[in-house]
Amino acid sequence: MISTYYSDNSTFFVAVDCIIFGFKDKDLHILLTRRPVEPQGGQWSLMGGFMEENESLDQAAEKVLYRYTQQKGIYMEQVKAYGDVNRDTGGRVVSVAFYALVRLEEFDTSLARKFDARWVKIQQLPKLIFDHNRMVEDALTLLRYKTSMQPIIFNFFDKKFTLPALQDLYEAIYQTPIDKRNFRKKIASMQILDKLNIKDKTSSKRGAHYYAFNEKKYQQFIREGKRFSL
Amino acid sequence: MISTYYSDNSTFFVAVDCIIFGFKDKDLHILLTRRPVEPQGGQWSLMGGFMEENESLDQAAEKVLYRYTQQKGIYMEQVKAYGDVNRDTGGRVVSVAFYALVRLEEFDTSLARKFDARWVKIQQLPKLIFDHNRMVEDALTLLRYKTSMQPIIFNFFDKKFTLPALQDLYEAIYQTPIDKRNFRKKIASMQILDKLNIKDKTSSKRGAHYYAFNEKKYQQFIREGKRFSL
DNA sequence: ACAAAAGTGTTCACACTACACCCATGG
DNA sequence: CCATGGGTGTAGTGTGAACACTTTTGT
Repeated sequence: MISTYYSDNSTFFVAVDCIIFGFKDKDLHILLTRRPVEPQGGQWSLMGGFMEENESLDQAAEKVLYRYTQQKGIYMEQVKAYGDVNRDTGGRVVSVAFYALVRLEEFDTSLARKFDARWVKIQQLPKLIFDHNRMVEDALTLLRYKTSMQPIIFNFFDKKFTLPALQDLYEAIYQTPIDKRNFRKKIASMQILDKLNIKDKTSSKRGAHYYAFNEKKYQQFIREGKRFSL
Repeated sequence: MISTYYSDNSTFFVAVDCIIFGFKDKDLHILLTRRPVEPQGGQWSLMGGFMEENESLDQAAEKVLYRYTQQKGIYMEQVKAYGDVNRDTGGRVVSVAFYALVRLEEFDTSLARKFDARWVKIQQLPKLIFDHNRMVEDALTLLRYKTSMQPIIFNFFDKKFTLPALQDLYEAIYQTPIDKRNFRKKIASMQILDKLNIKDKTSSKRGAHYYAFNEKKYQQFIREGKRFSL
């Protein structure tokens, strides 16, 4: 039996906005689109959508992510909720931001045309609608924290990656150069990667070894009371 | 002019739930209440309330905090939004959790009676309604992170505090003993506190010096590129 | 043979940890 | 005078930062 306590209260639109991060050309990128509807149609915007009756916030975010990337099993995390009264000039909307890490190697560029979307370097972000710039800032802060404490960075790659690429990615995320030897020493000390017997020859003549994250080794690492840190 | 794009979508109740932290008797406490309405009336619950048309999420949280503590200027921070379809058995409600740090020394105990509220030690949390236990866990994780990185812990006190009390508070938050000399060395090295000329004699015959957080010294500390860390 | 990126160790400074005794005071 | 909590320093260890040369190979 439902009390009237609930129905006396106001209701609101609830949206999700996704900060979709991808890594290419040695730079961190975000997927943006030209907003297709009024108000502020044509302005740069994050990928978003409204939550529906039968879905959770997480499911709404997954729906949006799948629509714009066609990738399943994307790493995703909530940033926070934004609820200023006038944040959305088109109506009273509470929006919950999520950031996601996608594998850009397998991104279908025809999707970009379909949704008028574009991968933009984080150093070159345009003015976005509403409070989306703030959302990106908050997502970046959280991404930096998380990638330094947990092995989520491998979600940017499709299973295998080279150490130079991994270092480039960290440098792109933190926007600061990292010493190559110290970086590799730290990685090696954790013993959570497998060195593969194949090389990536696309970026050098010598070729860089591919590595892969080993979940079992990582679990063992955690069991020993150690903590991921980069 | 409002597009139909918005009004085609569903709307939801939006609530805020507050994890109100306080420090007394060398332990971290949370303010809980017996839920006054169905469903699950009489069960332990966080302090919450619904967001209204004319207020932001933050304002809704401030409203709830003021209602139950009568304190202004409480330190408050959003934890995250909770939006599972069946998280609230009484209806479809998206709830945004906030944690707050209140000064328990000046807490009016008559408020507790008025709202059937009680300060409960975090080690002795009962089963709470809905997903409130999860909210508390998330809030604690965030509180631990924040107090280690930013000087927000002083919000537990009314301006002045003793070092033994500050250490007890850290030990309560992290649930682990801390070495007295190392703790004091770290505090002293930052030079962001003022040592006052008065002592707290309530917990020892010798008395412990009161200290106060000095915002200007802290700003200077930050300007020098240093970072708070405990 | 050379250009271009991959790969590899050591030293130093500083921060964190562990640890034990004297001090001040009220009763 | 003694019990109780407040207050103080040092030595050792581990972690992060700085730093330069050799290797591989396609052209």
